[in-house]
Amino acid sequence: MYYCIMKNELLKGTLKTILLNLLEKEGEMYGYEICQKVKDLSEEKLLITEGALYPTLHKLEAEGWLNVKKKKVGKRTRKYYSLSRKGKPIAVQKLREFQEYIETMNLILQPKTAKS
Amino acid sequence: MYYCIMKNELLKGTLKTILLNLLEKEGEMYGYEICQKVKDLSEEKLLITEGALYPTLHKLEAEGWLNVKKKKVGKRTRKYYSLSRKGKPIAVQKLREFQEYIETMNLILQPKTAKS
DNA sequence: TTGTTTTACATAAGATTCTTATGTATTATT
DNA sequence: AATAATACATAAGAATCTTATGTAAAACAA
Repeated sequence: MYYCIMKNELLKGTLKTILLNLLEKEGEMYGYEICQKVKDLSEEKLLITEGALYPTLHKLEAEGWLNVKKKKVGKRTRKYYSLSRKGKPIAVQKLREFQEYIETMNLILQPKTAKS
Repeated sequence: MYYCIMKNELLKGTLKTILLNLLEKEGEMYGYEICQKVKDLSEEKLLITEGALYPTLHKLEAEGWLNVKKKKVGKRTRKYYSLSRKGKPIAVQKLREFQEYIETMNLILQPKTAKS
């Protein structure tokens, strides 16, 4: 079981963006694998909790943005998720919205005198 | 009354950061003025709702991060907020956390092959 | 001068999203 | 043999926002 180490009010709203874009890059992943991948990519800084992950995957599936394929591994069943045809443009859109939000935040937060 | 035009799951978690850092730059502001300023700075892209703003200002005040000063303007009373001594390092910290979160998101989201 | 818009505060109900806690069961490691 | 890691799931609670509503003064337009 995972806990978030970034005090993450900030994760709110970005989890779907992360999941959709990760699946876009990686192709096919199962839930537990996604947790690990995010942990690795983020250098242990972002730890997605299962309580956030699984319900969100189910929602994305219900929206028709993900395809699911069950695979038996021994006696255990993994659920592999991938972007659906319908989900692909959503992944792009979510990423764009995130980038726009950062730009907007910069407009508000950046000191008037600084150039960064 | 305001509505958010950015479909803002993304505002979640960043409002306090915005308020603290805006007050740090501007010195003293009242609620309604903050809404206008954010609207202007963001080029109409981020419209803070009063239902989000006022309770959040009250929370920041309750934490001891803001000072409040009431001013009569005609028969109306404005509440001017400013960063308290205790609030100043929090503003800096929130900004740093936000920047770190963006860096972490970039680690997760950026395509392996691209350089941007 | 009368009606509408803007200014300026406030709070409550509802939706959404996350954390924390708990549960089940298999597989790997010590 | 016991513990940790893998792999799924859901429910209670906390936090944060949207939407709706309320009050009232000041400014503006018809």
